[in-house]
Amino acid sequence: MVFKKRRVKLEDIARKLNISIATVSRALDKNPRVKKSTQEKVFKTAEEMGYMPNQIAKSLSSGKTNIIGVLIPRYDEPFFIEVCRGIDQYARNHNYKILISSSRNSYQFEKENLISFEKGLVDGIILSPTHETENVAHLNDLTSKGMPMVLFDNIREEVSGADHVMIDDIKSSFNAVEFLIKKGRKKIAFIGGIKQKKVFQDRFTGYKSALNKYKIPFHEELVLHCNSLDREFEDREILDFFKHLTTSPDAVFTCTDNYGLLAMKTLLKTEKKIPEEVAVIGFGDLGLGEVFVPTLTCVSQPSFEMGQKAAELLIKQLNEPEDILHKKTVVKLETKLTQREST
Amino acid sequence: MVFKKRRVKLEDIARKLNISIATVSRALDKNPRVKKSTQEKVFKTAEEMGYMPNQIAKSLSSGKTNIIGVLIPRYDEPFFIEVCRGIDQYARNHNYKILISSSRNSYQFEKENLISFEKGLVDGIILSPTHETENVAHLNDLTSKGMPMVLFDNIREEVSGADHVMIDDIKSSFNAVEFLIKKGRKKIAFIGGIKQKKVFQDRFTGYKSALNKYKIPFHEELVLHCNSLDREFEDREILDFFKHLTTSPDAVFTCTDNYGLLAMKTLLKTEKKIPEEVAVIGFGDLGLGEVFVPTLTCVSQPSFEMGQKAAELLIKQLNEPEDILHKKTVVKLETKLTQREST
DNA sequence: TATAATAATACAAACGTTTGTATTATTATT
DNA sequence: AATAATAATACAAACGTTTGTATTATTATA
Repeated sequence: MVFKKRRVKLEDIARKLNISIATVSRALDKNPRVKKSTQEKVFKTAEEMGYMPNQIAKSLSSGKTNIIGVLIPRYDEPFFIEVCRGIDQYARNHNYKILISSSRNSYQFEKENLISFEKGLVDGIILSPTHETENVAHLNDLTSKGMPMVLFDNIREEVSGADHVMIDDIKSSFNAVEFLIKKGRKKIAFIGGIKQKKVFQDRFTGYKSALNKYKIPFHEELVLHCNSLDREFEDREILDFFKHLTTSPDAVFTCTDNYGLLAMKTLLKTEKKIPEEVAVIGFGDLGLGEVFVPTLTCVSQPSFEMGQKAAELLIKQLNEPEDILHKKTVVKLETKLTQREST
Repeated sequence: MVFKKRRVKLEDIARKLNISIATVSRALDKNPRVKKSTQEKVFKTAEEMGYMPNQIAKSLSSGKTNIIGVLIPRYDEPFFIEVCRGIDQYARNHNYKILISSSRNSYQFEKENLISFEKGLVDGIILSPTHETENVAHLNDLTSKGMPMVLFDNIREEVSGADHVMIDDIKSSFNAVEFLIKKGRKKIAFIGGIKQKKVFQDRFTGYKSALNKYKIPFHEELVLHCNSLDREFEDREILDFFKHLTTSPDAVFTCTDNYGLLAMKTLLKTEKKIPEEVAVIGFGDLGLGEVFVPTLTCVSQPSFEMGQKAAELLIKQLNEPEDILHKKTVVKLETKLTQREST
């Protein structure tokens, strides 16, 4: 066959059966306004002719696309992928698809992506703002135009029209550090991420407040805020950090799994025994921790559930009547400490 | 503001300026049929009124959505994510967005996803069929209906209307095994994946033909085809495999990075020295290899480029005239062996 | 058997664009 | 100043659905 087939449409079925398009449409919807025998004829003919509804036309007519836009800062971060899986699962079960875009850690790209979402392709948006995002006017604008939105991970409290899904970062990191302290560790290093991200700020706060509670002096020297966005440079930052330490820590608390692994790797190179001499705890628990020897104790973050919850909140918004103002919901999910060989 | 704003449309601009919708539409397109001064008025008013074009209406009218559907077997496989990144990058630069779905390794879900793509939401499809996919009629059906399609990874040669992007798995694994042989290794174990996937079959073929070329006897005992789809069970399979070996291998060639790591982990537990006693090579090279101690030598697969190439081929198809039959293109990308500490 | 009630279907507008053709306004040509 | 050429714009159909209202066909009621 050389020519591409013209798609079969309702009109074709209608013409073939000598009935109106409206009746065909309603028949396929099993609308009781059309009688059983007609419905059956329509279904049979639609099948025979290979009818496939046109989603675009449906969307235009109904004003709904049943697509959720998801905007993450990067693809190559298992955490975000895991959240997307959670979103996808919940969305799929509720007849929504997801359209994932990456802002590539850029405020500019974030805005561009949101504009493209705004063009009516998506019914609502789930996003994790980039660390570059200082001004959140573009988000507030969008919600005030009536675009349902849910923020997760790097949430911004100033965004008033969107729901928030997060974990209690302060508490989680407090617990992890407290755990180390209770194991008798006193010189606990902290390796965090980009300072502009609220999650990393909070994890740092939790670290400090645990030290504080147990009257353990805080040493600026034991703290590293990784600023690299690129995997390659993280390596080097962490290597340098340990190389320049004047006192050797007896524990390291890191804000991601990957930092935890890199820390262990560096420590092992300097012949440190893990966990005897140095205990290490990572954050996230997305599979990496179990691969390494020794396995890495982690704060287990419910990433998948985070996605599910975000999708749930968004779909709830989508079902709210259009004429009422949305009331912001904030959901905090629980983390737990998964103990492995590194502690 | 309590009520959601009604979206501004071309008609609103037209009414405000007392001109026709068509002129507004053309003005915004910078169509020379409308004079400069009118164009400027229209742009200004559109800006003032906060006009945002409706993508759905555009799509219905133009018959194009500028969306590429991507169907992968699973999200939690860095290889697929990396391919998606490649697709996304190329697509974005050519004014396409991507809609990613997962078939969750199920033939049934694969079909369902394709049906949903067929409903007109996407202009073309890039997919990696699941290992469960025996009958490819659904793929041939779709291409013969005129849906542009590109297959990657687990390609199926029977699909005649789609382009293929792949690596030379036979050659790549042959080279890796030959490398081990040239290093003097004689008892080389093979750890492959699901037997139904062509990539794994080919990598096994390459392994055997390297042994054959160098007259090294093939031992069934040294071969494992991992059948687990779940990360947790892979662990166990590989553990069992090594436990039950009667002769100890002096090298292991594995078909994924993860198998390579698991193999190393298991070997280290039995006090084997890597690479002195056992050399290990993985396949893929998606970051994991560099984290572990020792670092893992890998066949580096150009995943990102694979995605780019797939997107390039698809977009080329999309630009072909509708009335000619597409001629199948097959692209084979080069791999290279990245040497690290494990060999 | 005429009329009312209801079932079944048809008609037509709407969703927001694009685009071919028709029309009107402007400028150039004589 | 009348006409031709062209520039600028308006009109209307099309994309494939959905859905409110109008119409016709069927059955029930008297």
